[in-house]
Amino acid sequence: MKQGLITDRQKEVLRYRKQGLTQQQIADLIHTSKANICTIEKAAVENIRKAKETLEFLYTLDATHIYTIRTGTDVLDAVKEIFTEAEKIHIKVRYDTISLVNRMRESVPERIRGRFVRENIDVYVNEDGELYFG
Amino acid sequence: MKQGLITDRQKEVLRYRKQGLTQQQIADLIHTSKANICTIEKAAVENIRKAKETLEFLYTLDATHIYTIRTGTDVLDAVKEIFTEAEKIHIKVRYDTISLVNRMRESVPERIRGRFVRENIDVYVNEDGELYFG
DNA sequence: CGGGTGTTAAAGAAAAGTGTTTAAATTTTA
DNA sequence: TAAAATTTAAACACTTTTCTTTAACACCCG
Repeated sequence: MKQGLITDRQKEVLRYRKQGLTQQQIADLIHTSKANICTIEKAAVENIRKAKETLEFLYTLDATHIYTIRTGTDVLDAVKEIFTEAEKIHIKVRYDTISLVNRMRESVPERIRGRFVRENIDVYVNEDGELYFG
Repeated sequence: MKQGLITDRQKEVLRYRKQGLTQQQIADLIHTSKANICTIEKAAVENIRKAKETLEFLYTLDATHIYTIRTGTDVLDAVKEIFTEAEKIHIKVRYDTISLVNRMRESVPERIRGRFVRENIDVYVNEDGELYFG
């Protein structure tokens, strides 16, 4: 209840990995299988991803939801739409088309595949024209 | 699996709260009890705390564990010990006594009560003399 | 090819988290 | 002080996560 997301087991593995040990070496050290080390490490990385996403969400609380990019939309079309919707509420987005696409890809990589959106993306903008995707 | 820590329910409550609604108003809106809203809101805040703590942990991966402050230790004694241990590995801590105490209180408030430590605190220092508590 | 490294899948048991209700206690505010 | 708002506690059903094993699969390198 008091601890963060990462379990002690996960921390253990991450530390050993940082030291450069292989999964097999760690498995021997803590007496389990390398497959298990792999699983634990993956869970740890996933937890870190979740933590980041959670804090990202906080920004959307101060921002306005201006648009939902629907599954199947072409990324470039989505970007055009974002500019349009931001204009409607008199906010100038602080990205040009190219860097906006990059920002999107960085923020929600798993929801974009090639030129197309694989899963709905909610778009938020704050007063400064900064964008968040949730 | 794909989502962050905050559940949809929790987001809903946080958004309404941000808008200034009371717990009772939200309870009526989403047809449940105000006590439930309280619980959900608290869980959300707790999840945000966890997310922050998780990312803090990442810093300790690049840092060296120099000391464990044991339950019951006087905060000022702990600080002295931290300076001593950092010196041993030739690192100059980037805080004076007072700001170090403040840094500790901010970082792990729940583990310090008055002048004393309530729960073991692991102390990490990186090359720059920055400190992390885990 | 064979060995080392990492991933994946399936399945199970234990632990932790979530949303909920009811009821009581505490804090804030008008 | 009284009413309103918020918090806490306990209990329950349900879902999710975690760690684990075993077994198989995909690479890369010499």
